[in-house]
Amino acid sequence: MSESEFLESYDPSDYERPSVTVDLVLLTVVEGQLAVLLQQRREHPFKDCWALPGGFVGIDEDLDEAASRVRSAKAHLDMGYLEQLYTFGSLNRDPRTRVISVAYISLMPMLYFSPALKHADGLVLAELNVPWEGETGGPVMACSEDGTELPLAFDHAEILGQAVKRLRGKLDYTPIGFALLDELFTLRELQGVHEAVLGTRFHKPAFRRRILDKGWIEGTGERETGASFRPAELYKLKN
Amino acid sequence: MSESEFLESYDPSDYERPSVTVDLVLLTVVEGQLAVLLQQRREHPFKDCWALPGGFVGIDEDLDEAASRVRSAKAHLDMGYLEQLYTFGSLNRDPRTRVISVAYISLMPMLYFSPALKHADGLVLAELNVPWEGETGGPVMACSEDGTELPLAFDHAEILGQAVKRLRGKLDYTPIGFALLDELFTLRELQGVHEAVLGTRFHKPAFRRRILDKGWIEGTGERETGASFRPAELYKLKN
DNA sequence: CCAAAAGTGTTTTAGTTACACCCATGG
DNA sequence: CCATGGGTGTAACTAAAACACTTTTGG
Repeated sequence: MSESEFLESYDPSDYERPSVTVDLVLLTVVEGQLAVLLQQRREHPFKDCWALPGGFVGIDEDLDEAASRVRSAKAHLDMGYLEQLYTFGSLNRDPRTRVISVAYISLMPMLYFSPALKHADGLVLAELNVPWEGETGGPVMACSEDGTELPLAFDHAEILGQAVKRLRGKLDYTPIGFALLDELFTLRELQGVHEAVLGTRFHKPAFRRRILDKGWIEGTGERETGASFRPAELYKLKN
Repeated sequence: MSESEFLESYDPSDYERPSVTVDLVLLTVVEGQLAVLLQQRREHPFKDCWALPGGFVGIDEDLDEAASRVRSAKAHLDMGYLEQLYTFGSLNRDPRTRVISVAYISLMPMLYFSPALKHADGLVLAELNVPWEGETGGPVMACSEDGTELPLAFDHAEILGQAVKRLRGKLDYTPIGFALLDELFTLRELQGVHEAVLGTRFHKPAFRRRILDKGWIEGTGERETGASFRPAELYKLKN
């Protein structure tokens, strides 16, 4: 019996199959720093550690749907950018059983997080510390408001690291960064997002022109309010 | 019962689970063109169509192992670069049952393909036609030697498109292209690989210097043989 | 010597960075 | 009118592209 005949006659119910889950890396920028939504575990394994929100993939929903559903159910968030990151399938990533997890990145402005944090069943928006180390970044560290490190469950530190790496890589050749801003934003806010994601500082005039030359954004003529200095123009993404 | 308690008490055997497979995009460059290894299907669905080599992920092997095993078993290839591409999980991508497929890219020089094509149980090295259209590429088309289009099974045209897109995107900021060459190569051969992958033509002196400035390769002092003109120096990847 | 492709030096261009400066607002 | 950050013009630098050219081999 050839391999292809085997595949045809294969009855999936005969074989033990791995479970498939989605894990979400929900990122935003708060006070000039990258932050990620984490949930504290109440049970073993990794009791009291912090985990990315996740859930099983239903037999009747595709992967993107599952990610979106889990985002609503676990994090009470219905909006924002969503993109598949990578699939993690090491044998012992979950000590209970074989679990293959499709990780997703979700980006949104801080504004959207308010309802999620009100429900707050063990949810926390943790500051992310990722040393620069040439764009790939070193080991990630998630910290609570008081600066203490939050221990991460499973292989979620690795997932987080890959997420930051992906975000950094795409930031200046795709418009992905705008998903972290409100619809209207100033150039200073945009620069702040880039600096938070990349962990670097930019020269203001250079950044300004580099961004404008890409042709992604346009000025609205409106100005920000409430500043005690010259108000900046509000920009928006074209189209 | 909270969502997290549910997750804890979840017995995976209670629920219907999707099958998980790996699909391989085995790419090489032959006569200045990208080519992919395809296998003709003998059974329904998509009988007589051409498919990427693939297979189920065992409960006791991680994803990379599964990809490597399938590459050996289906394509008789034990060497070459291997990288996870993307996970495809649409509901009806396989009409028989719910299948989530983790796609992998594998790159190797044409040389390695000889044993695979000797076994030749329905295996074919198909030329790939991907219009340029600004680096993302348009719809892919796989062609046999005589130029006729090969119909692709399942969502494999989409997978192939994503593979080419990934390869194009990484080609000039990572050393991924060298996986398509023998250990020793001339700058002309390297240029040929870049032109085949990107579907463009380069100016020879510009390409030469751009590559050398990256510092990835070094000359060996050796020269190619058998040319009826000035033999080019053989280079190799550093480290 | 000729054809063919390897390989080099010089100029042009474009894109990014750095520096200096002016502008608009609240207090 | 002063402090603060928004915004603009110009020059310097660097990396890529284009062009013209010399070199080395087989026949």
